[in-house]
Amino acid sequence: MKPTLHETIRARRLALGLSQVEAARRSGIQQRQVSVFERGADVTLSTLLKLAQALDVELIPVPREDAAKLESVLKAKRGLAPSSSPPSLLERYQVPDDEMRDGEEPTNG
Amino acid sequence: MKPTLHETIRARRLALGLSQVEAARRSGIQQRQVSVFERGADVTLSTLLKLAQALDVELIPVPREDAAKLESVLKAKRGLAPSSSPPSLLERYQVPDDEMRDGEEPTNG
DNA sequence: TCATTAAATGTATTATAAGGAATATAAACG
DNA sequence: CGTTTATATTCCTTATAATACATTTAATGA
Repeated sequence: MKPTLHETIRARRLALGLSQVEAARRSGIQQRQVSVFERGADVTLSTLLKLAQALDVELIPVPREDAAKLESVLKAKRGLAPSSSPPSLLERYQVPDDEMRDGEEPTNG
Repeated sequence: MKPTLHETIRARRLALGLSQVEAARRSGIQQRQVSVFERGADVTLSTLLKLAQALDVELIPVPREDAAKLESVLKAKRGLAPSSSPPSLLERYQVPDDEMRDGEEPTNG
């Protein structure tokens, strides 16, 4: 199914390796707004545009009859960036050149 | 220069031959909101999405590095429909299936 | 001129997004 | 365990978007 706007924005933020705090700082909105928007709350267009700009995302209005074609172009591009497994916090925000862990093991303790 | 979101939306509404009242009716928002948005006022995302949906417009979030490519695709499509001269009110909102425009017949109706 | 239609604006009220700052929750890791 | 980091949430206040009309402005054409 097609991802919602806020899902895409969140994915973009994570792809850039930014925390909500950092995204908020760059866009000039509150971290709270980043959080609630990403969870689906309503925000003003100005707030959304500030956030989008901070994430280098454009909001392109496309007539429905053209949307399919553009989506296919985008999908091809997305295919180049495989991000299937959700990375851990440190994987997101740090670049560990020591070792990479794939697979989650809830071995707390 | 790149048109703003509200300019594009307005152009789309006119291209569909819809009045603000009709666009408002279809989207469930007020005519006033259509007007103020098209003039650049801030609106909530939900309001924008309702209006966009009524106009069969999708809002596609695109990473800036991909935007140029998509814009060129869109530009090619737009080139097919050159509507440079602003039509009159009747041209917009009526469909002259009859050729009564040429004949100056003072017909009562 | 007058009537009609579309669009812009006025006003009062209500709803809610945003600001500001703090705290709570949760995950990851030593 | 405790610490750290990111995210979600709480409280209160303020700003403003949305509603529900009504009215004005402007263009168009009979």
